[in-house]
Amino acid sequence: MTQRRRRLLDVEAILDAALACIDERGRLTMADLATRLGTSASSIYHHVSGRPEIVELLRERLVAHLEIPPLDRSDWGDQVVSWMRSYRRALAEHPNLIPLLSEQTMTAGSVLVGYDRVAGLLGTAGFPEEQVMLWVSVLDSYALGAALDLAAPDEVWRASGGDTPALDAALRAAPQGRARADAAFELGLEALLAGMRSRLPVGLI
Amino acid sequence: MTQRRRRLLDVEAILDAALACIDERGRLTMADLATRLGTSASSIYHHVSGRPEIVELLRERLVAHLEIPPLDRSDWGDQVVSWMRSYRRALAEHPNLIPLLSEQTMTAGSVLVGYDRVAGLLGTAGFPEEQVMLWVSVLDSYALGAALDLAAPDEVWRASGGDTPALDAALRAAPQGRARADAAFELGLEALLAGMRSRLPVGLI
DNA sequence: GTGCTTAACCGAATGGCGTTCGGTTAAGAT
DNA sequence: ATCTTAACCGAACGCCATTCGGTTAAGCAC
Repeated sequence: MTQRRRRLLDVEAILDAALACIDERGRLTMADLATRLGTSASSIYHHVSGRPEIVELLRERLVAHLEIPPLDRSDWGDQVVSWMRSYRRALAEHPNLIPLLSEQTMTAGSVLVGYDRVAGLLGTAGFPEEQVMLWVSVLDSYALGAALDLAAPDEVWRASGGDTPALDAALRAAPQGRARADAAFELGLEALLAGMRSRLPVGLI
Repeated sequence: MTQRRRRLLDVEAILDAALACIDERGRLTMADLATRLGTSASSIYHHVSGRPEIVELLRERLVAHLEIPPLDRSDWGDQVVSWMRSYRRALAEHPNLIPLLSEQTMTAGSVLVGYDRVAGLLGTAGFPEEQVMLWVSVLDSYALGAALDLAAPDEVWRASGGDTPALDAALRAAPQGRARADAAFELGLEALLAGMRSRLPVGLI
């Protein structure tokens, strides 16, 4: 049996296979991962410390592809919106990854860089210093909630049989599934930013 | 050994003990639950179908105590805000429960009643029929994201050592821990509602 | 080449978990 | 006094991540 010995595995290959696991089966088990890699589960531990680290590395890989606001002279709101959109777009490519990311607090420092840029944007836009972190939290909450909405099956909002007439009517009138999640995200994002702009101290752009 | 045979367990006692597990240890295991109840784990299955049902019943218990908008003549926005606040307040009493609720899609119909009331409010407030469900989704996303923010440990936003200066400054200027989460929730909720009001077709209250 | 070191790998075992199953006890009806 | 049956229990089962003791072969020194 014994194939090549050197370099059968490396971290990148493990992450690729892990993402394939998650996308196809909706979950990540070491046994499944090992099968895809053509190795045994225990071999994986020579390259990563364990399952949590794999998830954390996937988070880093995800944010690495994000459009980070360039801190140029364009409107701060537009930049925040494009950052939120790119964040959500990246999550939407792997919806099954979202629950794994949310059940584990982030430890990778590189993830914070995007938040730093947003904090900078809001500070120079004129928000009071003591509010900047609060707005960052608000944007983070909305992005995370919208991501979970994206990952949740659509039947969550199933009709309950005459018990909830207004909700049922609203469900029928709105787009279904992914289109609904997309439209809701855009609508809420616009509203949130309109609200933020209206709370900006007067005299600023 | 053999104590009383009849009625050592019932569903309410199981839920009380489960909540105690979650509040004290941050997680729910059948073995821990059984120990608290003075029984064996297998006995629990005579009263509930399994762990998922316990979590679902806890969700029902949580929403049962919620202030549901009374559909009176007061401002729709105020009613939505008070509903969002009561939702979050209920979650804040048991932050460790939040991850358990979010890792499992809701099946209890009673949970949808609150959403039905909100859908009714938004419809009569004048939002286009095809938008009502989208706004409900937006509010749900924000409430869920804010809840997860509440459950996350504060070190998530820890300083990364000079790598993120704007974020670090914002962190220092803002309140810490629970106070930050509370203030951010209120700020974002106000902004979201301001944005919603501004998108309401003109000519309406 | 021969022998040494060592990274990479594997199978088997460990421990924790939710859940199931076969049997036992005793409460309540007849 | 007997029967029925809900409630309970211990011992298993299956799935999971992780650990451990060994084995293989690549790379290097000579």
